[in-house]
Amino acid sequence: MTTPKRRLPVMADVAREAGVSHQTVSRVLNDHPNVRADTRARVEEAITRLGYRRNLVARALVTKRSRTLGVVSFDTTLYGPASTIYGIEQAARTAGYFVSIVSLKSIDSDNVRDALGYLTEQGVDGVVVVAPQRSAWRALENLPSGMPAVAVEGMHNACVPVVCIDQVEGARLATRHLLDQGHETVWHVTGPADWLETEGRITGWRAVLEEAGRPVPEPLAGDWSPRAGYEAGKSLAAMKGVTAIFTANDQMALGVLRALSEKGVRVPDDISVVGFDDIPESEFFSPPLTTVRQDFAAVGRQCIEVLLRQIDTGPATAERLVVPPGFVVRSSTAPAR
Amino acid sequence: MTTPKRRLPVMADVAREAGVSHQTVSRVLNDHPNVRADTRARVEEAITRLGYRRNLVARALVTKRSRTLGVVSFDTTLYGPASTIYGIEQAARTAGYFVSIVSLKSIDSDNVRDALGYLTEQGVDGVVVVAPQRSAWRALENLPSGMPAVAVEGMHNACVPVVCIDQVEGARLATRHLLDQGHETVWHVTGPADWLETEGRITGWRAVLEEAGRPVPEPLAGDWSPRAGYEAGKSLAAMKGVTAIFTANDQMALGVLRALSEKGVRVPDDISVVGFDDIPESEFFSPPLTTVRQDFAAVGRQCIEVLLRQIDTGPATAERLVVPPGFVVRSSTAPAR
DNA sequence: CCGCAAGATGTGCTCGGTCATATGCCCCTC
DNA sequence: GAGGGGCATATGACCGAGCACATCTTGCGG
Repeated sequence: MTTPKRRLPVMADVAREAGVSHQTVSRVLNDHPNVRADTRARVEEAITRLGYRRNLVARALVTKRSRTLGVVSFDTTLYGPASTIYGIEQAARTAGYFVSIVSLKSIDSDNVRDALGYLTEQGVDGVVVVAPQRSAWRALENLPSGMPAVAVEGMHNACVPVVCIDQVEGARLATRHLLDQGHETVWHVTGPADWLETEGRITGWRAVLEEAGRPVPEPLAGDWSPRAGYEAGKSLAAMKGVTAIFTANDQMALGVLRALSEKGVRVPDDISVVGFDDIPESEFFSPPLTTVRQDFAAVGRQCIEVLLRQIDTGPATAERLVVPPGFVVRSSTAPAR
Repeated sequence: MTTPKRRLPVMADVAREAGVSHQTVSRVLNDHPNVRADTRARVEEAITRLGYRRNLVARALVTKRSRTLGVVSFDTTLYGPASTIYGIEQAARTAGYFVSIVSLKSIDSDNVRDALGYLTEQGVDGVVVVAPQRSAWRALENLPSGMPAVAVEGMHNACVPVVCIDQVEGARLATRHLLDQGHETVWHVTGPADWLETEGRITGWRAVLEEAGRPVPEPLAGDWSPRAGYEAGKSLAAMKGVTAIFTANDQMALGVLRALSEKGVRVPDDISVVGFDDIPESEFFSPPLTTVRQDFAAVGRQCIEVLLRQIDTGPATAERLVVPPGFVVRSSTAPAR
């Protein structure tokens, strides 16, 4: 008959087994130098014999450090957030931290506030907020004081440090590339209103057109989905004089390509298209998509770096770390005829 | 001057503020019935006045329930895992649980074992393993005993309950659809070796062909990436007599479409193509992709359901919950000429 | 008007670690 | 050979909640 109540072994059990005090066990576990080699060996042997695992919950209670970071994100099935979170998780784990995720279906200030509240109760050592919406942003203003935090893609007048990819520059690269190809002007399919990326990309696009003294067409409103791109593409195909389109992300660019193809418009011969993100699929669109590359993994890593610095050395200045975008030329753009 | 050491308020502070004992505060927090209404009100007021938040770490220590679930997953940037995890997270949070994620770069038994170890130390109440590889599977055999667990897409002789989408049936649907269109046989581009999905899809595909007495072509090895699909597509385009291709996922199907298009092969006129997953982009491929739909969100929900049942009512029988696949006919398939 | 049960509230211990401090020991130096 | 310093180890308090149980109220029936 096996022991009926198979309670997990605790430090005291190990101590008894090794014939030492629980404090010595603790020292072994935490690599304290002042433990005699043979004692250490005896303790370690007892640990493996009993299959002991330290209880991080108890440890967290007294150290007030859970070694867990919270992540609040919007729709983690989108490529951008998913990649960023992957980067965050990898970097966090390398640094010895766990990651606890809350992904919101819909973003509003209350949701974000609630999520941050849950995470606080749970005792996370810091939070990264991947919710690049204007509305989400307001919730950051009354973070539990003293809680280290970092935001992805935040606003300038930040109360917390921000890590972001230079959206404006990315949009400039895309637009300038199209103008350089000899296009008179560039149409733009935007992301959803309220998103900071949407605003940044519009800003960069508009700036380049204005600097070049070109007409600025009315942008078409999208929502990141291929369907929105498809609808926008149908409209654009029906319009006169459209020769270049800058789409705010790759998925919508796919929709645009589809719509143009259905209307018999050839890309890039009749119309050039540029996307934003460089998702793994873009290289294999028809035609392969010229696009702005975002290094999401780098963003994730930077977030953790900034966050850990805050945790270790106190509140940081509200810095702003900008990751430069890249540009990938493929076959969806060509000189204007 | 503000208080220099602004320690967070604890239950004792609230108790003092409200003129009751800490136990009464605890009762209010846990919605115990036996608290007089005015006492409750006084406590609640004290709570808001002090901005008190309960410390879940301390609570977890004594209740031995962290209300956190662990998730071990492989590459969370892939659409399938990402969607599944999203479903898991939503369902978990609805049930009042947090989700702690470990996403592995590479899968092997040791990695999974380590991840499960970390999660155990952290005191999760249960784990869901989204690592549908044969090698990962072995690590589940020596789970810390008594740890509730559930696996996504596991093997039959399971030691833990499994939630999965019927891969074999999905592949059958795809293959039968193509045979019904009058194609003599169907070529197959597989997922990476070692993945259970890969095996299931091969099994279903082969079974239908054999049942119909058709020749079974040598499958082409892929790895889920569009590039692999592209390479396979180039090979297939160069082969004689290929009229129907079943690709093990949509991303590879995209690569196949690209390769065929480059070689001047028309889809679906010359060759029909079917994918697997129904990612949001598939509808807008050129042509829109006929594919097998997987309801990842449902898988996530089921996982949590099974897991919570285990947590609440003890170890479950090693059940196996199968979510049926769907089939979406679009424009990438047509009758054989 | 008392007794008793149910309701309301308080007391003290516990969970499993870490921290501060005490204690015993050995060795070295003057 | 006494004193002191450093090392190895032990002891007890403590983190912030919940739980079991004790105690005090209250209401109601006889």
